[in-house]
Amino acid sequence: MARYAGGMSDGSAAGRPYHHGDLRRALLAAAATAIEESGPAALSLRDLARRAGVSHAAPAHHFGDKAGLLTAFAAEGFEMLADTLAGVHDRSGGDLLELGVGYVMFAVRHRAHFEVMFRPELFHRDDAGLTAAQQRAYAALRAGVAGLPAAPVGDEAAQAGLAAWSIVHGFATLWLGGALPADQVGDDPEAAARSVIRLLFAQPG
Amino acid sequence: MARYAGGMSDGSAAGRPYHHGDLRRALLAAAATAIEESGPAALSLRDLARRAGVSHAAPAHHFGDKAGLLTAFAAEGFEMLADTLAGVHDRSGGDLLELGVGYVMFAVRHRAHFEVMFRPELFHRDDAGLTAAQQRAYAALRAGVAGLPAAPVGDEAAQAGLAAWSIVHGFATLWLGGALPADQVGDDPEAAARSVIRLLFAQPG
DNA sequence: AGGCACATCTTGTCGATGGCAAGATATGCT
DNA sequence: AGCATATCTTGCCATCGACAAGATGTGCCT
Repeated sequence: MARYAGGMSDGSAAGRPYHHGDLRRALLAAAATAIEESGPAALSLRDLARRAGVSHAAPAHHFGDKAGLLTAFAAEGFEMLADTLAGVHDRSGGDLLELGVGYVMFAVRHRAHFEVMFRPELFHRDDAGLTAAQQRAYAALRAGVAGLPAAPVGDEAAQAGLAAWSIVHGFATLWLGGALPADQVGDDPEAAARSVIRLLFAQPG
Repeated sequence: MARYAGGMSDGSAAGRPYHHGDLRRALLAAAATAIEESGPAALSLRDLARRAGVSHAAPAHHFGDKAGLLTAFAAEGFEMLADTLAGVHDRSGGDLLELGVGYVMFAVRHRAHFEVMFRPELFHRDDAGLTAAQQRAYAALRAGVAGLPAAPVGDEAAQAGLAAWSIVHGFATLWLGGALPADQVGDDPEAAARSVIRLLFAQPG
């Protein structure tokens, strides 16, 4: 639905037809850029509207309010995370270490999404599309833990999963926040993440 | 300096003298409450001023701007974290597991501070008081890693420290965000944190 | 082809916010 | 006693989020 039907394709504000054509997608893309620049707290609907070349009230039609836009943005992030983790799972044969590295790299490459996804005060927690996307992502995480070589069972498995999630989430968060001292981690997040995560899995049983 | 000198002590706005007496402290305390209620993004200087019973422009005198207030708030948080970790270190004889649990419990008990401390886009990263407090807290963390039973050296020690920091920071962040499924972790953050962190230290050498 | 229901977008407005400027009031030092 | 200064207030402006009302395009139905 809502395909772009205008004849002018240069994208300038002046030549744009009355209907944008894909405003919803354009606003989400603009949100990613804006959040990468200044963080989610500084996000402004009017700024997104300006970036998309529409009036200040246009976003409200698609998302209701600011929290609604961030709800869609977070849902998009969880979908992307689920896809990323599923891809890693397939390519690596279910290696949990690679899944963890994939989690960290998702956070680094899609910083804006990651920073919104785990800040529930910014969006509508009970949105149906959001919770569905969250379930997909969490299922992908659990699938990784289920494939552990040591194959822990019951509570052990649950706690191993929590530990794995915690270490990759913590590393990603600290990296994004610039909290990690540069002289200890260098500038390659993938290598740094891999050597840190490996420590969790270097255990006896 | 700036001691409270008024004769009326009921604290009501009407009976309050022209000078508040300890407005800086009162605003930081109000910030903690407000952030606990709605998160740092929704923080409003005018709301803090109302909570403290002063005019809307009073906060600017003490903190310059909103980021200045959050800078002081983050610095206060790092001081508190340093004190907390130092206390745990003394009481537990340098047990790294207990230090990790202390880190998580600090985040849970001082949620507002913790949520600001690792969001550098909210404050002035290069403030002298802030960086000094950060150094104190990071030193307390390193002191814990230095006391590891396995006593790793060089890069090993640095990576063990990063892994420990990552797992406790990640667990704390996920807990605060409500991301952890309730049926897996229960409602006691200390017990849940301890059993998760233990997995990192249950390694051969 | 004509026309109508609807989705999409615009303009205008309101209350709230952050930041600045100028003035009022208390404090402390000499 | 008096003055410099710290502290706080009032007033103002640009911006923001949200809402209401109107304009414009799309697609379906006859």
